Amino acid sequence: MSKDKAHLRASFIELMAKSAERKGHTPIAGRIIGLLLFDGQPYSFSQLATELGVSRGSISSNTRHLIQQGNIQRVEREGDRQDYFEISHSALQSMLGTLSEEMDHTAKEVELIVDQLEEDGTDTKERLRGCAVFHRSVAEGIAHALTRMREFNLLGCKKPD
Amino acid sequence: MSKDKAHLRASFIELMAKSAERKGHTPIAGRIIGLLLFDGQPYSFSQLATELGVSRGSISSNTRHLIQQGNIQRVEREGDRQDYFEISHSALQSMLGTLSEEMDHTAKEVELIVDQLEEDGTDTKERLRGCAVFHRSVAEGIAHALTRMREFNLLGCKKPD
DNA sequence: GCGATTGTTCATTCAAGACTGAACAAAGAG
DNA sequence: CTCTTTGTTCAGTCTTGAATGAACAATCGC
Repeated sequence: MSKDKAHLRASFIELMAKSAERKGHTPIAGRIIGLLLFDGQPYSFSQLATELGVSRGSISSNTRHLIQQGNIQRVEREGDRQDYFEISHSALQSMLGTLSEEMDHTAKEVELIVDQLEEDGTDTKERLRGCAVFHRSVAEGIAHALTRMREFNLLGCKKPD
Repeated sequence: MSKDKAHLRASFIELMAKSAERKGHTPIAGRIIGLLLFDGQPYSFSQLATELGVSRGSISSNTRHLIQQGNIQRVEREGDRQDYFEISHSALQSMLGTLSEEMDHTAKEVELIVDQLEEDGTDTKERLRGCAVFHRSVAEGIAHALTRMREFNLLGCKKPD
């Protein structure tokens, strides 16, 4: 790898780290995504630890989390009992999915409160209902865009997962 | 205010605090939004501090931040030199706007890296380009939905700001 | 069996940043 | 002018949770 490319790779990985942090994830999770996305090849558990210079404990918890929300996936290699990880085909979409779920969750909580509020002449209930509707709309909007994206990928893309 | 409503109000304020935290804002910023949104009336600088039980320093920095991104706005009261704040009509939309800007920012940074990458036989550049396009699409999608919302509000709503 | 390797768990450490509160400037009120 | 009120600033404190690393169970090779 050229020195230039190595530098760009480091930049990209750090960018993903910061982006992840802003979305409420850990920097290490972002770096794992960045590394796998940039290189486009599977990395073993230990390789991730050494390559990123972090503890195996961190790799363990972060990969578990990333797998759980579909950002990366485990791949097996014959004659090797190590775990290998690769970027999921729908890694970026999965991040959006998490966002949608969060909005949906907030919507549900607000709706719960709205249901318990009794009409008392004030327009509190109306305002909060607007708040709930807003969150639900955004959640559904993202979910909708997401399915559209997936359909597009299935039709136009080469990898069928 | 009924005891029940007071309890629901506290729940809602705490919900907004947590929601704000997940979005990378401070809990206090969320509580200010929650309080103003629930009660639907302006609060003075000092009232905010005492009502939420936080320091005036926190109110100062948080209100500045919230005004800057259009979540709340200053209102004046004749014969009172205190600052009053009320929830902005487009508070919720503003939050989405921030999200869109963040995605746009990330898109720009990825594009910058992509531009510096030279073709070298690998498909790194292609993958990163996909990453950039994704972020840009989401940013534009949100921005688009936002303008649609604003138009709808202008047409169908009572408050013209 | 034994040692090496792999991944998980959890108590501890550490750092980022939220929050405080004292000091401050500005602007009435008296 | 002096005292009060109002909002800002910033150095210091405190809290949260990310990261570590030692201990552990499981599995492999020998």
